[in-house]
Amino acid sequence: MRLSKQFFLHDNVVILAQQLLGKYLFTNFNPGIITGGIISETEAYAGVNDKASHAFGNRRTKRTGTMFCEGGIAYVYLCYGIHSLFNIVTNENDIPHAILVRGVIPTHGMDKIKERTSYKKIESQSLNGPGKVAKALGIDISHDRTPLTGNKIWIEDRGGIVNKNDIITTSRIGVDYAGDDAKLPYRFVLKRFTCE
DNA sequence: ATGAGGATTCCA
DNA sequence: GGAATCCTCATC
Repeated sequence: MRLSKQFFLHDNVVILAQQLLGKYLFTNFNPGIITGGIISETEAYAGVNDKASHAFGNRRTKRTGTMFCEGGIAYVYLCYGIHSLFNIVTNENDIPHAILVRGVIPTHGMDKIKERTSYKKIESQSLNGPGKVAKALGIDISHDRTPLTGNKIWIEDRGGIVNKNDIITTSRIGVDYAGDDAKLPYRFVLKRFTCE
């Protein structure tokens, strides 16, 4: 079943980041061709007081403005001039929470995924790294602010159970500039996933 | 108008 | 370990 808008309005982005593990992320940009997989790695970015967040210090710009929107849309931006990074905006309007999707285990549209990535093989059967996830699913910065409750990008709960013991918690990647906040345990990795 | 730097990835 | 590569944002 698709996650409804209500899911994304929850006020605790750290809990949401954990709850997204095991959910299915789908895209349908080329009519009839659905690509997607199981979310296996996420990072929470906790708003204006989180030094690692683009929205730290209530910084509202054309780019970061997306995060200040009501939850349930995509925040996509270009990193290092090359990679599109896909985030999920959460919480209510004016509270810039977002969750970076860093890993997906592809389950749907493998042919299309291979075509987009041109990777010889998908490492360990998974897309590990936010740049790879976006590339494989066909997401780029033109999809910034795309609703996650529509027919282009959406997330489904397919009934999989995620055991707390199967979630590895670490500090976030690539945010050394964030001082103390770089140490926050806001990265979650799914170790194991059991269907049904 | 300009320049610095980035929530990364791949290959040598 | 280094290059690729371009958009965003702060500052001039």
